[in-house]
Amino acid sequence: MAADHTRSAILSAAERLYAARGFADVTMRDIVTAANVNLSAVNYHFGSKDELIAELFVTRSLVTNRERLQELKAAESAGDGRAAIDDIFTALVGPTLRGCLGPGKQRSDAARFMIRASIESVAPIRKIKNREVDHLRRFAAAIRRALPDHDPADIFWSIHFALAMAHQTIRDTERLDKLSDGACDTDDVAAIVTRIVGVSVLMLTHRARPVRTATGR
Amino acid sequence: MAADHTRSAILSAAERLYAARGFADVTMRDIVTAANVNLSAVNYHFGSKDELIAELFVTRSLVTNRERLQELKAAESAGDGRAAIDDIFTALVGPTLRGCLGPGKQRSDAARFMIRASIESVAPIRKIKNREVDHLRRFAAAIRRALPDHDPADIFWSIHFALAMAHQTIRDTERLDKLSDGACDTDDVAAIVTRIVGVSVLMLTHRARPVRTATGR
DNA sequence: GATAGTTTCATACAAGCGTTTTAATTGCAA
DNA sequence: TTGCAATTAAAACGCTTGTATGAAACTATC
Repeated sequence: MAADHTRSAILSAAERLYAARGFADVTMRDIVTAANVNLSAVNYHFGSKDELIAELFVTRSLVTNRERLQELKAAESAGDGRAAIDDIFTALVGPTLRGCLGPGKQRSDAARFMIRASIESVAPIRKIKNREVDHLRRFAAAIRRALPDHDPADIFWSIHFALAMAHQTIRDTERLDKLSDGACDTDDVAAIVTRIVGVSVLMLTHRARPVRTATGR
Repeated sequence: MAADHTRSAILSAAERLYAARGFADVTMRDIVTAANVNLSAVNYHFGSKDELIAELFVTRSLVTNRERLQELKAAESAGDGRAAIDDIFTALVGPTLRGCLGPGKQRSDAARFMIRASIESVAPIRKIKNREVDHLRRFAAAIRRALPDHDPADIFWSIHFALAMAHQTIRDTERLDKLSDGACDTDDVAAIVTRIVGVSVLMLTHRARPVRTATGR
């Protein structure tokens, strides 16, 4: 009864380790050591390593998607059924970014775990991941309502790129820190969200004309 | 002498497998089977698995960086020392995108391998990867020459995001294909390059004002 | 407080990994 | 051909992996 302490200890230890080091590097012995439980506990409570990963992924998917949809719905009701594009993109990339980045750089293992899962496509996850497309469709629909005359392809591309920028920023701020020598503040999450949202909106509201700026002096 | 056939067979087989399935999933036995050589050949010719990966990565890094710098220099000399921003970004993301995508979806294992390496940061690669920052600095400098009055941080962010969009597009076109139901042509590499370059230029040439478009009906 | 049902534990297992070892084979110079 | 080094081959090594086993320690119900 009260003894599912082991279960949750495994879950949180596994999530933390997977988020930090990826699926490939983390063994079951690493997990049970970190969770201070016996080796057999994983198999007893979850069946197998893959089922543990799957359970983590499913749980976190639901949480993340719920957060995003909540923000989206709030934006839509605030806009009387038609959300502002900024708010739509903020609802899309905000939750994950806020969950992963920040001064502590480690606020939520959950969000970091989801990024890992989206990268190291391991077998038990691949099957589940198709649902994400359905989830993203709702954001595409919301944007289409906000910009009815737009080419749908542009809208899909903007979602694709917004997620790309968010994920890359979560995954590797180190390169940007080094490259910019600190000029880019990768701790200011709100500014990062604003920046990514700004770019995403920009690429939708400006037609992609073949610009040719500042050719030679 | 002429017997380095084995060596190159291993190299190309390893590159192809790593590019397709990642470092974690590919074993040495997979490699030697694909290369039709004996298991010991890898250790004999390269010393260890890590050294094989490192050699692949170093070789391909040099090639990729050379391609990008060639395009950059060509753009700079065409612009009389100051390249057009479009051309700078094209030099940055073009070679990798062209190498990875295309109708065959498998044109170059080399480029795909580099994407893998940039994601699954494995031990032997991590040490070498710091050089990439120096390489990217040259593009930052080129952009600063093209836009002397710009905030350097914006320039670094634009490079960061341009690479993010390119890598994500290479890594996972499947989700976009499904989401857009084919409306986004992920085979038209030239259009993708143009699109990414366009967005990158856009975010530099438009100040990131706090846009609030289409709020409400 | 004995008993049935869970949960933990130590241990063992088979399979797969990268690497090593040792012998056989090859290619070429003398 | 003979001799010698370079290469390939076959087998086994030690180690780690995920999983399975059966006994021990709990927990709750009667």
